[in-house]
Amino acid sequence: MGATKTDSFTDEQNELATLAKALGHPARIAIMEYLLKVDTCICGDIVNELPLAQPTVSQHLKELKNAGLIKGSFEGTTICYCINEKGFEKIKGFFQHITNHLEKKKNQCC
Amino acid sequence: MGATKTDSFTDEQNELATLAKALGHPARIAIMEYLLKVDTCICGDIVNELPLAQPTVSQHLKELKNAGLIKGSFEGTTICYCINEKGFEKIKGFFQHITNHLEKKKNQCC
DNA sequence: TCGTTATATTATAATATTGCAATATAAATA
DNA sequence: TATTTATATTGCAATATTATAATATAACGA
Repeated sequence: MGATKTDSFTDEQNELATLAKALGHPARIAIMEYLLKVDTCICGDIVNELPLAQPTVSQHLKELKNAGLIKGSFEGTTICYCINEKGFEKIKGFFQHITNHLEKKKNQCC
Repeated sequence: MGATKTDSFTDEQNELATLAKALGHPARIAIMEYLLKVDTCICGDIVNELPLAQPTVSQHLKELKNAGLIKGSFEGTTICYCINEKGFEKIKGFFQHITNHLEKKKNQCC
């Protein structure tokens, strides 16, 4: 085998996993951090900020976009990428759920 | 090539990516959800809850443990797994940071 | 129109992940 | 001690990911 048994899990579980997986690479974390830092839609220069070749960066951007974590719109020759707020609702909710639970429980075991 | 260029990124970025990656599989999301649901240290039966063979589940548990998201302690023949609160601080902080930023900015671009 | 610039796509090699059968380990119990 | 039970490890095949060079596309300015 080798392929994830997607069909054996709920849509919700697969969706969360997809979001988390999209953040599961340092280059993609770096892209997200950069988009936050510049505090405005940036157009271009992500490639220059990363220690990776242009096609590799392009691929990482595509993955973040597919996962719904960023969005990009064309501005002539360049593309304006920024964080997609909607993409965070789901994954934020998951962490909120865990956080709430842990606080309520005060973690007495293990 | 094919290997992630870990050395080219900060420890912080690699750490966050490792945590996110650990959650980037539906089986591991399912395990986390189950650990939350049972509301107490469970001993055993994770294997029965998942549509995967025992060695596969064992491997996923190991990955979650390595990432610092769960912890396990021996209770005789069985092992008691539960969520590791500390492992969440980092990744929770990351999401909090993004959330704060987005709220401040009201997302006017793109 | 032609070259330049910004980005995406394709092809491919290297490496990592996923899943399971078979096997190992180690505590509990008969 | 032998057997059972719970979990881990190993080995391996199938598949996915990562990274790059080469190439394509498409808007802009000269």
